[in-house]
Amino acid sequence: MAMKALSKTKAATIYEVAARAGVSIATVSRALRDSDLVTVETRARVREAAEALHFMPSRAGRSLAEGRHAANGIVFPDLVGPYYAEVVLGYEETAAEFGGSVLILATHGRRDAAAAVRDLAGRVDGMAIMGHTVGDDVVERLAARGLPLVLIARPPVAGVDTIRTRNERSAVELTAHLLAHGHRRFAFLGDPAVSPDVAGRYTGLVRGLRRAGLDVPAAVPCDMNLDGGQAAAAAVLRDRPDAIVCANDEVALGVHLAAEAAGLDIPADVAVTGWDDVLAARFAGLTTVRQPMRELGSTAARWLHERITDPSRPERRRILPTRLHVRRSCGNHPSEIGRP
Amino acid sequence: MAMKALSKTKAATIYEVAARAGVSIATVSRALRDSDLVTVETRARVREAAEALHFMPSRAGRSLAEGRHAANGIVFPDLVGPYYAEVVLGYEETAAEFGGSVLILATHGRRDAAAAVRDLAGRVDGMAIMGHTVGDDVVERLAARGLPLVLIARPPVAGVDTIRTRNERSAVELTAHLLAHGHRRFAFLGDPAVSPDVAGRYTGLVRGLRRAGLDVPAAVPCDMNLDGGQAAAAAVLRDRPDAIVCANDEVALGVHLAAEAAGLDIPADVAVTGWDDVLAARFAGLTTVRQPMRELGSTAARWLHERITDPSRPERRRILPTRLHVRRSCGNHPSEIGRP
DNA sequence: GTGAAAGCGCTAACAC
DNA sequence: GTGTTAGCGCTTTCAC
Repeated sequence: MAMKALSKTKAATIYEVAARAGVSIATVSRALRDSDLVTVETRARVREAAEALHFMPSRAGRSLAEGRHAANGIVFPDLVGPYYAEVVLGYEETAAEFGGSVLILATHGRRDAAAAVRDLAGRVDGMAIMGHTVGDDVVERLAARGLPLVLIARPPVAGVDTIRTRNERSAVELTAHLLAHGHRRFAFLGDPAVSPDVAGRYTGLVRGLRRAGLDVPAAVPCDMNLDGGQAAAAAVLRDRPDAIVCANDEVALGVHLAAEAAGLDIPADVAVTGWDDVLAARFAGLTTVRQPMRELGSTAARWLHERITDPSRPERRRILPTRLHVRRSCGNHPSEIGRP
Repeated sequence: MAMKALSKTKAATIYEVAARAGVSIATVSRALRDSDLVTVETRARVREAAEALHFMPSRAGRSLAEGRHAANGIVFPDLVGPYYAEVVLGYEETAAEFGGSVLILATHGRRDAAAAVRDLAGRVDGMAIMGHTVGDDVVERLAARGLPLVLIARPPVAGVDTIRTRNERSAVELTAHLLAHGHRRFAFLGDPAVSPDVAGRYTGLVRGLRRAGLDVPAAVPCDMNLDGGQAAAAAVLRDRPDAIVCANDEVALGVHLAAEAAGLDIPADVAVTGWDDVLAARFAGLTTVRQPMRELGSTAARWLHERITDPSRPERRRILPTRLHVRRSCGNHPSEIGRP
């Protein structure tokens, strides 16, 4: 049981503070927000009363009166793996600088995601929407309602700011690198339907291969995690491709495990590449593509703030550059151990 | 600029919906929440009007009227590394099941964290507070105000629910394992002052060493990331300890890198252990302690919900078990490659 | 079954 | 400088 029997001082209102300080609620409101329309003494008296009553202004009351929430939201599919976490982190950090609270909403592929997003929309001054979470129809509705929006890692919608990282072109580059290693028979692990990012990566691979006059493999859909990669690899490895391009690092690491289990050497028997450059990629010697995830989030937060401040500003689109990190897994190089 | 010139339908209110549907606002309110006090026809008419107007109820209005926010918060130091992300994920997932939105607040070691937490407190029906974010005084104030609270990974405060993972005892176990390998001279990397978890781990090491009648090393403070570990390792390795116990995996992996750079073999020249079992630990062959992070978050969310529902329920405390994952880095074993 | 009206806690004119 | 008062958008008695 409650050991010290907390004195549950049921949330005091501005009226009680006013009464205790012997002033009006208007004065309390002013004093607590350091308006210089209030005497220093009164301010002190009010502050004291508020303190004594553990007063905490109700955000709902304020929001209603001010017509704003001082909060914004971010919608993402999930928080598994470092990718989304990093983006959210960058977002929170920057949003906090602008004095806004952050509401998060993970859709987890639920199909009632639209409803959840709508609900979220009612509590924020604006929000960022990532990747494959809700359809364009939802985005358009929100935009039509006048809610400031920023899209992250998904195809643009007319009139809405969008920020992405370079997928297709980076995948073409990656493909070129693999071709230079002499690889000719490719496989792709990941479901283009599951996220715009994956789709872009697959498209890039296809372009790179076509350009070289090579066969284009069908994408092998799989869960975007270690198990997904491992499971899908079993079948794919049977075809003995030269190189397996994976939609992200977790999948690639799953392939890594599967190959190991099958007694295959990477990269001698099969090359493997990932995407994201998670910490494990470095230790697994995985060749991968690094994208500025933190910056993605923080830019989104900044843009959103700017749009909330000035709703009439012109629409913006930006694609952030990525960087290929070549390690051991793509083919033989001089020793790369410990390379960042 | 806006291509399709979005018709910025400034957020409609319940009054406009009522007018359009030819009913009172009370009826709209009822209809939209599927009250059976409203005819099916009226309900349809209202729904139609709401649809047409892109009506989205204002959460502030609702919250004020209902006296609740239908949201709760979680406060954590940071989101870097998988640990906090996993906890937050588990939290969000479970909180969403109970129909609550989730507000996140990363304190980033800011010293105005208390103010931010206080502000957060005004927007939620309850919140979870993790580790080293704000002092007990803040927690006590919130509790006194009657705000439902759950503490995660930090020492209990009277009258407040607390959930943690086993640190000290697991560290004793880990130490025993290292002793069994024959290691005698230890080092500890991590700052006990920086988080209750780290403190517990260090205490466990100390206990294990004392019990064996061995020298107890001072903790070497370092940032809880790869760079921190790498930087601190430089000096520590010079003393040639048999084993370096690290406060988390990132630090351990940093040591890994430093050892490699110094031409030292792990575990032949020095054993290294981490904590958390991040994905990279597996690929680096790092011996570590796994804790149920997701469960930590989801339990917190559930407890919080239960406390909000029934504020008078007795205080609860729980310590979740951990599991030692023995891999290569702690000393010679039969091959452990690919072992989960 | 539906409407009128009284708040919920706060901010911001507008008085004094 | 401080008080009065009218909302902000919604839910919820209480009448009808």
